[in-house]
Amino acid sequence: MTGTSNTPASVKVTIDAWESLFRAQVAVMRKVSAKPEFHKLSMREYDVLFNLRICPGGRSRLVDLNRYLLISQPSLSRMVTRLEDKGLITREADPTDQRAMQLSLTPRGLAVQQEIGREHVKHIYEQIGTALSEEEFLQLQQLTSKLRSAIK
Amino acid sequence: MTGTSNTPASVKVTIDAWESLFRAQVAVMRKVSAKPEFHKLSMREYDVLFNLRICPGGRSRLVDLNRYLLISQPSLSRMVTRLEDKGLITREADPTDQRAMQLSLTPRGLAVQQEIGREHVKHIYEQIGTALSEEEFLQLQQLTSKLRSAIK
DNA sequence: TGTTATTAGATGCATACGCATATAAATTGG
DNA sequence: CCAATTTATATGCGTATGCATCTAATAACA
Repeated sequence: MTGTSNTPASVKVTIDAWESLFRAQVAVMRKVSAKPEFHKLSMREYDVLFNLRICPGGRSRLVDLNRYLLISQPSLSRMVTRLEDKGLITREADPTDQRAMQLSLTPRGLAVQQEIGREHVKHIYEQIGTALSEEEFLQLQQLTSKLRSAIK
Repeated sequence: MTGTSNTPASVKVTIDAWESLFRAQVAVMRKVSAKPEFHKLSMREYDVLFNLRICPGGRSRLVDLNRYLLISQPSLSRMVTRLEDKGLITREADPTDQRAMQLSLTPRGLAVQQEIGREHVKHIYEQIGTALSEEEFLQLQQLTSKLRSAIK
């Protein structure tokens, strides 16, 4: 529970927090996107594998996966084709909906995701691990979770 | 001062916070990038105008501006050309460094930035204004500022 | 100072991207 | 239960992107 009663915040405080969050995200990503793990796969491609792995059952329809990504649906469709060609993802017909495709990681896709993930975690930790105390990271996690869950 | 003594945080707590922040950012951006203000200019282009406006003196060299963006240097170079063609930015020789170009907003560039900015702020506020209390937004701002300033 | 290394920006090229739209299947509602 | 609408994915097409590299200017240093 983050539990505080919510009178809506002022525009200024809201926007200042958002801009600060956004800029922090950019600063971290700039550093981390240059790391060697993203030479095998782009960050956007890694993000697809990551989101697919954490899906319930490790499977997802294209459109559902797309909700977690900033990329457009047609771009995702083509990216999935490329990842399929690389043997990292499979596209199977959904028995319950003839229009839909069930995506899932191949064993190699999972392995690649985990390998890149390990490196990525290491580099994120190198970048920010000492920036905040444990309690502060916990607070940050709670605030951003709450923020995210409030989005319609 | 956010003032807490910093024993380095555990990997888990750090990464959980980072992932949560990242996902919150994606969720907000997904909503907000669909808004009509980004039909005139893409979000990346707007971000260039925004960052140029808040530069000290409203001017910046290409490479310095680039540090605040996720886009690559060649892409920024070409984007600047396009924004120049649209009359929103000027590229002037830097008297102190013959290699460099000083970028700045034209009056129209400033006007466009401010117009899009106003809409953008409104939509961000609509999305997240009631998600957290005023104190929580303040905390979030402080934590993310501290996070950002810690990045080498 | 002359040579080398570094830095700023631009450009060629292959490719990934977004938008508009097509196709085909599912849902709605008369 | 059929026509109209909506939903899921794919594709055509023009453009923006990133990587590698180029040129030109500055910095480093021997």
